Amino acid sequence: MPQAVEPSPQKPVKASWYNNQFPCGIGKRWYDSARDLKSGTHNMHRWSALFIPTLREAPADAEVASHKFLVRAGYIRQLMAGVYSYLFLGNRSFNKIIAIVRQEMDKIGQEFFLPALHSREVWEASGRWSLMGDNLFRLKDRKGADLALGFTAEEVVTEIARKELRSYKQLPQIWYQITPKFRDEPRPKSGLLRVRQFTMKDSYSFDVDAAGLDVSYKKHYDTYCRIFDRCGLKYMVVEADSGAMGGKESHEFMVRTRAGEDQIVSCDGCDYAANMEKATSKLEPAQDLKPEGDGKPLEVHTPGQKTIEDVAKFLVVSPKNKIKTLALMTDEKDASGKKKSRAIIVLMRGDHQLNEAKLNATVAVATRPMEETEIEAMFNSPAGYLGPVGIEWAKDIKKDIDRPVLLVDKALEGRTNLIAGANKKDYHLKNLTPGKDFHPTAYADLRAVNAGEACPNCGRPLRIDTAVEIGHIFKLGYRYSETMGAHVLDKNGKEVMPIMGSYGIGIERILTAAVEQNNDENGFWLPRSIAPFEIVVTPVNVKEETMFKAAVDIAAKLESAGFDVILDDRDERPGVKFKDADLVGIPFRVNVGKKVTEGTVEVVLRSTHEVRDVTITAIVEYFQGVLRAHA
RNA sequence: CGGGGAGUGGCUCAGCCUGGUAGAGCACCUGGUUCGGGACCAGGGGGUCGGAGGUUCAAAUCCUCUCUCCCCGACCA
Repeated sequence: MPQAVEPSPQKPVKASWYNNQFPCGIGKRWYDSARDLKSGTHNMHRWSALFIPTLREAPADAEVASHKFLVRAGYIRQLMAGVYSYLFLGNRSFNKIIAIVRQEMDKIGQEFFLPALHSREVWEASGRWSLMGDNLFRLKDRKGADLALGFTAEEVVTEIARKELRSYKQLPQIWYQITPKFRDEPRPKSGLLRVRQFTMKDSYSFDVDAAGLDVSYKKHYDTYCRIFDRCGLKYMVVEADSGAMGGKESHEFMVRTRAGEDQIVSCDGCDYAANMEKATSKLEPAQDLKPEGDGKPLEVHTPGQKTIEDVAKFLVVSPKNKIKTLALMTDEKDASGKKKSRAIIVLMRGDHQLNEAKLNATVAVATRPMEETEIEAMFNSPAGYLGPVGIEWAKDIKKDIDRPVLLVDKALEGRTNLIAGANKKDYHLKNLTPGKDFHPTAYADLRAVNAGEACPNCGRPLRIDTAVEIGHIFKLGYRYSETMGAHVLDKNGKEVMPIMGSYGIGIERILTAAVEQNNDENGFWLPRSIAPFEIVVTPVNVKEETMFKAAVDIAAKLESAGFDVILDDRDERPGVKFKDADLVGIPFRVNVGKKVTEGTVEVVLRSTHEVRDVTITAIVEYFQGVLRAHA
C-alpha cells in the first residue's frame, strides 16, 4: 500500500512548538495530555515501549547519591568527563523544570536565544578573553579565527545593548535565556553537580540608575524564590561574596546537602545566612596586655619557640594577644608577559584562621605561600619569627606596586601591645600596636568563621553546612557597560551608562539538589512539579486480564483528569516493577492487584511508602485531593 | 597542574603477585515453570583484556610510553 505522501490536513502547528527547539530539547514543551487527547493524537505512556534503562547497581565511579541514582534510574548517561546525555526520564524532568523557570521569568523579562558560539572580539572587549584563562572553551574556525563557547553571556547582551539602546525610555530591560553553557572545569565531578556543559537560565538587567537596578534585582530575588518553591526545594538565600569585580550586592540560593561544594554559615536563631567567603561572626572582646618597659617595641628572647601556641605558652599570654604573620606571594604577568611577583603579608589574631576566599576577593588575584628563600630574602629571618616591624609597606595596594602589601585582619584593628616575631631567629617583639609601630596597607575582614561562634545579628551560635549553589543573583554595576561602551541618554540629554545586573540558575542543579534532598537506599522521589511522571500505575500481573484492564482504565482516567501518568505494562514480576518504581523518582504509585475484584487499588506515597486503599471510582478525586494538599 | 586509584562481554567484578585454553553474578536471546518487593530450570549469543611498542617459544599477567575515567587538593560564575 502506498504511503500517503501529501501532508494530511492537520491541526495548525502552533509557533510555540517550533520556538526554542534546540539541543537538549531545551524549550520543548512537555504538553498536557488533555490537549493531545482532544486532538486524538494521544498515546498513553507505556513503560514497555519506553527506553528507561534502569540499573541494579550503581556505576563504580559514582560517589554522590544524585549521581548514582540518576544513572541507575536511566535519567542520564555519561559521554565524557563532565558531559552527560539526558535520556527520556531525565529530559522529561528537565523540561518540567525549564517550564517552571520560563513561566516565572516571563513575568519579569523577555526570553532570548543567544548563540553558544562567541567571537573573540566581544570577550576581548570586556577583558575576559585573557581573564578567563583555561576555563573558557576556545576553538578556531576554518579561517583560523578564534572563537569561544558561551560561558555566560554578559558580553553578548552588552554588545546588543551597546548597539541598540539609545534612550532611558527604553529602560529598564530584563533579557533572559535558557541555554547550554560551556566551562572547561579543571575538575568536573559528582555527576551533574559540576560539569563542563550544562544548562543555565541566565538573565541580564539594564537600568538607568542604581535605584532601577535595585528594582530589577529584587524582581529576580522574588522570582527565584517562586521558582525554587515551585520546584519543591528546601533552600536558603545567603549573602555571597561580590567578588573582585567591585559589585555591591550578591545573593546565592543554596540547598543544604553533603554533596555540596560550598560552605554556608547560618543562624538557627535569626535569618542570618552567608557564604563562608563572606560570613562574619561577633567577636568577644579580647583583653589587651599592659605595655612593658617604656612601651616601645621590646625584643624578647624566645629560643626555639616557633608556633603561636609555643610562644604564647612560653611568654604566659593568650594566643589572642599574638599576631600570626602569614607570608604569601602573588604571581602576575605584566603586559609583556613577564612574570611579576609581589609579597602579600597577612596579619591575623593568633587564634584565628585566614579565609582564602576573602583574601582573594581583597587582593583580586590568586596567592600562594611564600617559599623559604623568598621569606629569608624579605624578612632576613627564618619562618617562625616573622613580624611586621621594620619593613616599608605599601601605602596603597594599587599605587605602591613596588612595595610589599601588609593586610591586617579587622580583629586586630584597635588592639594594643600585641606580640609578633622580631624578624630575627629566636626573638619576638612585645608592645606592638598597629598604626603606631607598623603601618598596614589596609585593614580587611580576612578571618574564617568557625561553627559555634556568635551570630553577628543575634549572638546565637552559628552553624556551618555544605551546600549546592542553585542560583546566584548579582549586581554587576558598570563593568560591562564601561568596557564595552554601552550608553544611553538620560532625561536631561546627558550620556549615561546603563547599570547592569546578572542572574543565573543552574537547571541541572535543581534536579541534582532535589535528588540529594529526597532519597533512600532504594532510589529517590521528586516533587511532583518536576518529576518525569506524577503517577505510575502498576498492574501487579499484566496477564490477569481484570487487573490489566483496570490498570489501563485507571491510567486513562487519571490522564484525562490532567495527571502525568505512566503505565507499567511490562510483563515482569511485581518485585521488579516495584523496585523500578521506587528507583525512578515518581512520587505516587497505584498498585492494581487482587483487590480490583472488590473495586479497590492501593495508592503508595513513594517518600514514606505509606499505603492507602482507594476505590477505583474515587481514584481521580483522591489524587485531586492529595495534590491540593501538596500544592 | 600536584597526589592517589581504576580501565577485563551492556553492568558489577575475579583472574595479574608466581606468563601457558579468558571467568563469575546480573543483563540479553530461546523454551518451559512461576507471578505482591529485583524468581527458577534448561539451552544460547556476546570480550582485539583502554591503546601503542617491547621482553618471551608464549603476555590480561612482566617492562616502557600513552589515552581515558574517578577521588583528594589547587582552581571554580
